Amino acid sequence: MAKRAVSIYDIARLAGVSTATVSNVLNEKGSYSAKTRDLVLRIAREQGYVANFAAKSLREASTKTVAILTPDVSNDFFSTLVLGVEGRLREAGYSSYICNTANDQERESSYVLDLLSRQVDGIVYIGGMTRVPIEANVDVPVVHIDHTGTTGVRREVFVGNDMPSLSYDMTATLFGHGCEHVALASVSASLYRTAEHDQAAGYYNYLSQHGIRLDKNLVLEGAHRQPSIVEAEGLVRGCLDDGFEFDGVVALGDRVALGVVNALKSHGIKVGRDVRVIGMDDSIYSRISTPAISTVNRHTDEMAERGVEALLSMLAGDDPVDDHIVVGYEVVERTTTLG
Amino acid sequence: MAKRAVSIYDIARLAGVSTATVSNVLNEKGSYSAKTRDLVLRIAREQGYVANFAAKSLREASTKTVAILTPDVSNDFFSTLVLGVEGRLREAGYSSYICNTANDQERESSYVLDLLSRQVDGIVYIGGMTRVPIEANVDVPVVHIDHTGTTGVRREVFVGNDMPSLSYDMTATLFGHGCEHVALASVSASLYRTAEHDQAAGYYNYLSQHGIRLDKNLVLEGAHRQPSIVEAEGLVRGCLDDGFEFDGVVALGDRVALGVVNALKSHGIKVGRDVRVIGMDDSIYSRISTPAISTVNRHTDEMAERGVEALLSMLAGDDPVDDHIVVGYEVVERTTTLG
DNA sequence: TTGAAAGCGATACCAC
DNA sequence: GTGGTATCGCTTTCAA
Repeated sequence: MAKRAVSIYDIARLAGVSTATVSNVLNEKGSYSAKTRDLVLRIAREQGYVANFAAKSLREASTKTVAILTPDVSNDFFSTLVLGVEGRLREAGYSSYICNTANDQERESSYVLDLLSRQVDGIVYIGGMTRVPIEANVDVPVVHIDHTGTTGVRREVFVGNDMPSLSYDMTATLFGHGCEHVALASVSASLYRTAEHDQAAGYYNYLSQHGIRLDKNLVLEGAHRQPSIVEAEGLVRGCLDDGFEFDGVVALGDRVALGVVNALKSHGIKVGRDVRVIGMDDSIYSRISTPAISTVNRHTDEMAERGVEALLSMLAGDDPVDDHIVVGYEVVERTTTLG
Repeated sequence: MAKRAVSIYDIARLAGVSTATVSNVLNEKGSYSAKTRDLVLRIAREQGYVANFAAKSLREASTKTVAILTPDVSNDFFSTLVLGVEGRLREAGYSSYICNTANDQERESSYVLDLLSRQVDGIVYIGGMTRVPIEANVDVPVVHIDHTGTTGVRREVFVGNDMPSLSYDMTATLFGHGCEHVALASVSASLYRTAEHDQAAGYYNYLSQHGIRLDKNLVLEGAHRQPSIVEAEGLVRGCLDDGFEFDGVVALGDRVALGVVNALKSHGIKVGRDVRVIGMDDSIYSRISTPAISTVNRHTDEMAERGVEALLSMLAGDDPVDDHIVVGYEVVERTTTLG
């Protein structure tokens, strides 16, 4: 901004009125004559006036802006959530900062500091996990959507599925189709493991409740060092090369499932018959795959809606009524389990 | 922000120094004793002080922030560019607002107004097109990366591939493999058509230069009303159902190519042998497909680098030296052309 | 080394 | 209906 922009003072001077009047007209507040209104608006337009947001939010101590932090905007599951949240907030008059943390803690905490400094009115975490507590002396409301880990602020709400139950149902689906040796594939499960949000828990629970021995060779866990699809493909390849046998795979994520399917296909295994696979997310990855991947629809729309609802209520000053919102889900069967 | 946050005044009072000194310490400017520094920093930390960005940028008339506008963050090709640009800007001390315009003009112009009001120091358009000129009385530098359309600001730079040449080479690749009836598939080509950035031009040019008659039935153009993959699949299905024959498809985009491949497969056509397909972007979509899709690597990294370079130079106050930066590309052949 | 005070642009109270 | 002015939090100049 080389040239100093046109300010409310310039408009006031040119219109021969006070800044108070200009402000009133521009914000449709207070009272003014139709004549002054037209004059002020005309001049503002002529001069290409743009309000100075910094001045406004300094004065009002509010930015009408919310930060959305997500580990990976390019993951369809997350970006669907992000856009759902962003759109709803926009309808409510809030702008959003979309922040891609890339699962990098340092990056994330520098982001948060920056955001607080920018006076965001609220924070929404979508997906992934966060170990970084918010230590600044502020009272921002925080909403977590499909996100593990707390920030320690006074008002925070968690929105998500009952993950242990969800993965239990995934596992049950495979055994229900007659599978006997079901593997678990994940690229990050161990990182996110907490009591409530343990994506792997349902798999273990199902096995133990049905007296099925856990075969550690069939627990394939990556460390999230490569794109999930690639990493998952490698895990399954390795498992096959080592000669371990299985007829079903519970994949914690659609991208993981896609990698699994690709690995199986390249080994000449008939997916959906020889080996059944189920993913999780009902994102684009499961839909575009051939064969189409069975998965779990996690009701992202409802997550976005409930999350925004909770945030707006906190932004209005209320304390959360329900700080653990559980959203439903449903298994969507496609070719990789139906054959 | 219910509670008023801790300000520099509070720190000054508690430390028994002036706000000027506190400011100096916090910004490592001016001079102060080691004792004062430690005292101020300690109190700031104890109080959970966070600088008020609004006040700072109001005073400094700069936000050190750039806006990145893109039609679809969830498209791997765009998000790769977005993250490339964002990362480089971050290294240079700039934050980014990532804005998803969803190819919606109204949304986009409201975004731009909001961004200007927020005093962004610069704007980067990535992908898609823009018909909306920037009319406000500001002097923001603008960079367009793989983006059609200008904003009319004083300083703007265009970065991208030579699209007519690129699509020419795509077409040539298919004919080089012996194809005789090559179709063109696109979900948005007509929207973006301009002299320099015409993705379809190379296809037409190749045909006319080689005396090949253009078959209008083989020009499949969608209108971007559904996700590209789905729309492209529908276009090809329709063409096949109508009985039109072809043995090659130039797909303007990897997502389009993926839809094409899926449609062909579901019609029992052997992709890579009966019909060859080439996409464009070298994004995740071409890599995860089976068969793997031939495509064009468009050097996104270089685009991001050159774009940021140009923007930084303009932000430093310079006028652009070269306002049309052309980046190279290369055809990447995979199974859908090699068989 | 430290501090007093002006000023960035917009808002809103209160007086006229 | 309109205007004067204090104020938001921070930086910066100039003086002490």
